[in-house]
Amino acid sequence: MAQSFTEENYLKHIYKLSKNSDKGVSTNSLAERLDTKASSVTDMIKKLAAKKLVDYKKYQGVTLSAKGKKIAVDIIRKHRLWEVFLLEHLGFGGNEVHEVAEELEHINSPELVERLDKFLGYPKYDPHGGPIPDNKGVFPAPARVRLDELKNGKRTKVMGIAEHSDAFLAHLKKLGLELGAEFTLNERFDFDHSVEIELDGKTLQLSHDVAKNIFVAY
Amino acid sequence: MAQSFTEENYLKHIYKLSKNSDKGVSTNSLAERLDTKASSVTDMIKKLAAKKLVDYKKYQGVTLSAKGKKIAVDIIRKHRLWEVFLLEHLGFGGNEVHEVAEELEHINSPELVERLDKFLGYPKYDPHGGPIPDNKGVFPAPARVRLDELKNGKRTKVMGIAEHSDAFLAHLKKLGLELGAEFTLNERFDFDHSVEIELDGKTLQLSHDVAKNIFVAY
DNA sequence: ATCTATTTTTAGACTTATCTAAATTTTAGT
DNA sequence: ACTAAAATTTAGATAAGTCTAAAAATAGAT
Repeated sequence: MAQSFTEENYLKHIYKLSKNSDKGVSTNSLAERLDTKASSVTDMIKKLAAKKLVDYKKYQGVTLSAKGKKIAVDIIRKHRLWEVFLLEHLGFGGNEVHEVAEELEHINSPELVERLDKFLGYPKYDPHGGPIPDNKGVFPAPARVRLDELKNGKRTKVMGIAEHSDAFLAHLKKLGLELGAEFTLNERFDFDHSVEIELDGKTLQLSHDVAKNIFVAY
Repeated sequence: MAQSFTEENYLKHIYKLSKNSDKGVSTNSLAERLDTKASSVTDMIKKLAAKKLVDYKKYQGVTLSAKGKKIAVDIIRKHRLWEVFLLEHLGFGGNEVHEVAEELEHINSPELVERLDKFLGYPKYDPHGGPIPDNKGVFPAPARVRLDELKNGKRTKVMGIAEHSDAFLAHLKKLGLELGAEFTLNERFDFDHSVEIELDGKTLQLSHDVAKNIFVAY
């Protein structure tokens, strides 16, 4: 049973939003993400429920079924593989790739995806540090952790980020904390969960909002 | 003004069908190509006419406007560039690429197309011998000609084909007349426009139906 | 426990692209 | 030129995805 472009986008965003909490995903949060109206979301959710791609009880939010999750993860796989291609092989710059990958992720050809994966050398992470699930939907075991969860005194390296807003990217760039940057975690402060790091001889204080959005090697 | 997937397909097929004759493209021929009904074609043509992408007079067939032709040629450009990528870089076999390229050709990103073109080394012909228009919509000057139009006695090489049916491809394969095959044109026969060629020491007679669908170097 | 504000759903309508069936126009044969 | 056949268009209907406005359910504050 083939999914439409639109259905795939709903499934993808339900998947992503369900990572934030363990409750069902709310109609309004989906509407905001998908830039549409709550009433449209309700309609579509009913359709997805009829196809057994989501579990849904009125007013209780929506969760993915096993089938729905499989499709969502496959979309993410395709998105990230295309991002690797665009950035590493076509020479796209960091922020231009996202919307192109949003289109490419809906190309429906398992053969194409397998060949692309092979061509790229079976990458485990995309250039933003996002993990790429394999063709069974299994994510790579993360050799990485949130910076606010690392042990004091560790030497480490930026592996990825959890937040991709322009503002955050610009902030990291300014700090010199780009992908691959190496530094030492001096100390984590319990009272506000901020951290102090040492990078290229400079000592920096990072708020919890920054630290929790940076993935580092451990 | 962005075109839908469907509109782009109509424009592409109007373009291709209009190569066959210099009359307007008939509703029925489009319906057959697009695997839809004549009434649906009429409806869509009206929509395209309202957008000034085609010229249309009731019962008189349809032709592309300059704007419509530009879009159609760009779709062909994208299709053929993707085919080069799929065949030369991802290792797809000859006949598997077409339907994937049918999807990829509708990805809408001029930046992507330019970078892909560069990545591929600005190819002038796709692996089937189809000419690839540049980003202004200009096709490469053909260093090739239909086999039934070549001078007698010329040594030449298969550069492409005009007909892509499975039957024709199988026939060519059987004859040993695949892409790149070299041979000599012994003689063209006026009475039925058939030709005699010499290929790998064997002498072959080709009907006009075969000869006119083979492009060769000249 | 109740009232109010927020969230969610329903009802009815619109657009795009399609279909079937019927009506119209063109084409071809005589 | 006339008429039958073929091609094309029109009319009315359907499905997908969306919208607005109104109704219903839930959650939060006191």
